[in-house]
Amino acid sequence: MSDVLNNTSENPEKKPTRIQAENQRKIGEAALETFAEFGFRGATIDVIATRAGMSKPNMLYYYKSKKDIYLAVLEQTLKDWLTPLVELDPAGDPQEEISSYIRRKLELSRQHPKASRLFAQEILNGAPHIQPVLSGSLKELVERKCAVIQGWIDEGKMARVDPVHLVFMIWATTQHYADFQVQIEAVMGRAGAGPTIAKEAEKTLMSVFISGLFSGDT
Amino acid sequence: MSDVLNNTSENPEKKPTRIQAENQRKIGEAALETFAEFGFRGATIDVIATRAGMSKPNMLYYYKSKKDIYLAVLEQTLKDWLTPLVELDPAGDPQEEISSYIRRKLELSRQHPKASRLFAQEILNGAPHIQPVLSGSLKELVERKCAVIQGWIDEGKMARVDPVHLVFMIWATTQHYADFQVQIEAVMGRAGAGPTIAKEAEKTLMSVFISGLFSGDT
DNA sequence: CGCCAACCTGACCAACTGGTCAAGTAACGA
DNA sequence: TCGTTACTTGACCAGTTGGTCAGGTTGGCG
Repeated sequence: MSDVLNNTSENPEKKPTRIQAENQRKIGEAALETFAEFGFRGATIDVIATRAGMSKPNMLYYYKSKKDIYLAVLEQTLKDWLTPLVELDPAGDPQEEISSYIRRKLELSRQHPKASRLFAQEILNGAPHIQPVLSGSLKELVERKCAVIQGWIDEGKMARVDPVHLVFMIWATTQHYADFQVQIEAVMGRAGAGPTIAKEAEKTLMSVFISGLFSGDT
Repeated sequence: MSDVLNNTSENPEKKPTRIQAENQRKIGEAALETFAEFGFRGATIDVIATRAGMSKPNMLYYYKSKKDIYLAVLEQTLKDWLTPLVELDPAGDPQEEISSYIRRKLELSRQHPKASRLFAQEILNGAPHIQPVLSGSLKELVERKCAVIQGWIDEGKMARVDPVHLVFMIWATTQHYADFQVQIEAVMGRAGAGPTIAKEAEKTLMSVFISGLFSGDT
C-alpha cells in the first residue's frame, strides 16, 4: 500500500519525489488560475486537472480533495501577500519606507496578479477559509505597523492621517491593477501594454501619496 | 397560453402586475446578494430562489434562465455605477468636483456594497458579460472625463498626474470599502462599526487626495 | 358569480460535479 | 532482472445543478 501521499502540509514524512514536486507545481499553478477566475465554488476540479495537464484521479492522488488544493494555494498566496508590510522598517526614513512599501506592493501585483485575484475572491466570498488569519495574525501585523506610522505622524514626519486607512488605501490602489486588470485594459484600450501601464501607475500613485502625505501642510 | 412574461428587457408589452413587480424585486435582491458572494458560476438558482422566498420554477417563470437573472441585475448595477463619474462637471471648481466625486463614490460603496461586489466578481471572472460595455461606453466616458481633468491640470489648477490613473485610484480606494468589507472589519476588529469606519475612511481619503492633488507643488 | 389569464408547484430529467476504486504502467534500488 | 512502490487511469457513483412540464391555484374583471 502506498499512502504516503497527500502531503498538503500535515504528514511528517520523507522528501518529495521529482515527479511529486513537478506535479504539485503544475497543480498549484492551474489551481491558482482557476480559483482566481471563478472562486472556490465556481472552479471545478475537472478544469484544474485539465489545465494542469493530468487526469482528475491523478490530481486527487496528490491532493485528496478540492478544498485541500484550495487551501494549499491560498496559504502560499497569503504568505507572499504579507511580506511587503512585514518589511516596513520602523527605523527607516518614513517617506522612503512608505514609498518602497507601495513600490513593493505594486510589483507584487504586477508579478502575481492571479494570486491577488485569488485573494480577492476569497474575501468576496466572505473569507470562509481565512477569517481566523485576518482577525488574527493579519490584524496584529497591521496594528503593529500602524503604530509605527502613528509614531512618524506624532513626530511630525508625515501628514496626520489615520494609519489603518492609509494602509487600506495602499492595498486598494496597488491590488486594483491586478484584480481589475481586465477593466483597466479595456478602458485604456491596449491589452498588451502591461509594463507601460505599470510605469504610469507607479508614477501616479507615488505622486499622489507622497505629496499627499509629505507635502508639509499637516 | 400565457407567455407574456420574461420581461428582462426585450418585450415591448404591457405594464407589470403588482405581483410581478414585487417578485422581480425580491429576485433581484436575492440574486444580487448571491452573485456578489459566489460569482456567476458559484451561485445556484436554488439558493437565489430560496433567498427570494419562492420556488425555483416560480423564479424561472419571471426570468427564463440563470443568465437572464444575472444580466438583469448586472445591468442595473452598471447603470448606478457610472452615475457619479457622469456628474463630474467640467465647469465646476476642480477641487470641489473631485472631492464630491470621491464622496459620491464612497457613499455608493457604503449604500450598495453588494452591487460593488457583484461588479468586482464580474471583472474577476474576466468580464465575460460586459466586456463590450467596458471597452465601449465606459472607455468613452472615462476618456471624456479624463480630458476634463487634463484641462484642469493644463490650467495649473491641480497637480500633474495621469488623469486615468487618478480615476483608477479613486475607484480602487472607494470600492475597496465595499469589496473587502470582511477584511476591513476583521482587521479593525469591530463588525458593527460601519458608519464610524466610513467617516474615518472619508476623512483619510479626502486628506490624501486633496493634499496630494491640490497642495500646489506641481 | 364565472371565466381567463396570471401565478405557482411537485415531480422529473439530463448534464455536471466531487470523489472512489480496481487495475494497470513506469521508476528504480537491490 | 525483478520486485516493490510510486504513479496513472477509465469506469463508475451519488449528489447537485439548470431547466422543463403538466397540472393546479389564485386574482381580478365583466
